[in-house]
Amino acid sequence: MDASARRGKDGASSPVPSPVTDAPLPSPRADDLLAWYDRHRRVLPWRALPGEVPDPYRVWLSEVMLQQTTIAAVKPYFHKFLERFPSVEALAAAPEEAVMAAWAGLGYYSRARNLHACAKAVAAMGAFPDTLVGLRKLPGVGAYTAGAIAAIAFDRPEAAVDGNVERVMTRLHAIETLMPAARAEVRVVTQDLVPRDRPGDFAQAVMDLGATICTPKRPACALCPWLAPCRARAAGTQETFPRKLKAVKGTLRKGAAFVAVRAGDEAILLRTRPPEGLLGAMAEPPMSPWEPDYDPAQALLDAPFDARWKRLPGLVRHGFTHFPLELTVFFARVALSTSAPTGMRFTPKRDLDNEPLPGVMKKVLAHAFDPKPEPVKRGRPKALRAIPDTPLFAEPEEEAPPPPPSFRPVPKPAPRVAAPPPTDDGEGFFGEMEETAPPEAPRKRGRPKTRR
DNA sequence: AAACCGGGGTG
DNA sequence: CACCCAGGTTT
Repeated sequence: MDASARRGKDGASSPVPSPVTDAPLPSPRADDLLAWYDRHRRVLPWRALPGEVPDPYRVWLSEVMLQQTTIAAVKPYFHKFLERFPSVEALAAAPEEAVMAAWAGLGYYSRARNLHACAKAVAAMGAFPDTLVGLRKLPGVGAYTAGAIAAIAFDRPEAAVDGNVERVMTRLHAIETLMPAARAEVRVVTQDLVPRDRPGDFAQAVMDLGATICTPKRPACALCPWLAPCRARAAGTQETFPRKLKAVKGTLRKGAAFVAVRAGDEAILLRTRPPEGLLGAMAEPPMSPWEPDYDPAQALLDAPFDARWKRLPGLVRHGFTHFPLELTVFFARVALSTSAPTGMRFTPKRDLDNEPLPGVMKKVLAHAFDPKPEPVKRGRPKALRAIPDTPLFAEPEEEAPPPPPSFRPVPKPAPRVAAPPPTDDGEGFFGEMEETAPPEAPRKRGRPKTRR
């Protein structure tokens, strides 16, 4: 539909314009990608060589298999299928057991049944449908696969948007919209780039780019044919796209933490966690147990001793791999003569960096000295179950924005603050960590992973 | 809208 | 070894 020469738009997607991303960039051109593809295309068993006519059966078969795994895993199965079922008619005529047997080991066995059903439908029709709409009706063929077959096998100017394409396009246009909501936007920008003359090559080129250059981690931007027009790259944020809510799973647990500071030497009351289990043997301020229905109003029952505990505004949130946590922080200044309860100790502030404090506990201490009230929730309440207002973004890994000018309990060099980009709701980001000085991000020499 | 499927890759 | 990945179907 649309010509390939169009303004790369990023319109309403960046709520906070950055001076960096606003720099004028050239528009991406399909031709640049295609020229790269002509030189660097991967040779794949189901891919037609230049000049060859693509075989819809092979295209469909490979796309269905690739829905679930990597090229390396698919190759032997693809060959096995071609050998046993050389055509869609042969596949349709085969007994179900034979199809399942050939598929065994690939996983997602309902797909094998859909595959077989699809083959029967196609055989009954006499041929594969050659339009997006026709293809979409086949069992096991969703929006992506229909677009891929239409473009690759039938030269229709359709966009095939899979995970690779989403990554490439959200980076290219610096699309801030969170996945999966950004899909519609990605479809539009992709469709706008599809060239009339080589839609199939374009679809495969974007996939190759996503698999070999524009990889999830450490993309090889220097080698990218779309380096110049890439808005994310221009801002140095390429690894943070596509933006997505990190699904926090598990049931929300709550608790209360007690930060006692001794007047005079400013020492903080700490204890050591049990040697086994979560955060085993790590240090923490005394706190309540963490429970789904913990009531902060009753928290003082869990305090280490009587004091003038003050409940601080806001919460400290932390996401463990298996559950999210919300801690209410209580703060008290106590007399210098106060002695630590059994099993606990007062650690002077300057010695805090000798304490094995996990990230979540550092958040608690930071919060105690610099409480941040809960941000008022507004905008679209994108409610996720347990911890609805905790949008965590995939770790940006680049330059650290200036740390908040707050008092830091544990001074240590070079605080790395991973600041998520602003969302449309003014959702905050709490837990300014600080002194996380653990091993710097592992700089592994990585070769791009070859997925799809 | 979200759970599910199930093997592979990653840290 | 726990976690994430990614399409399509199902609930």
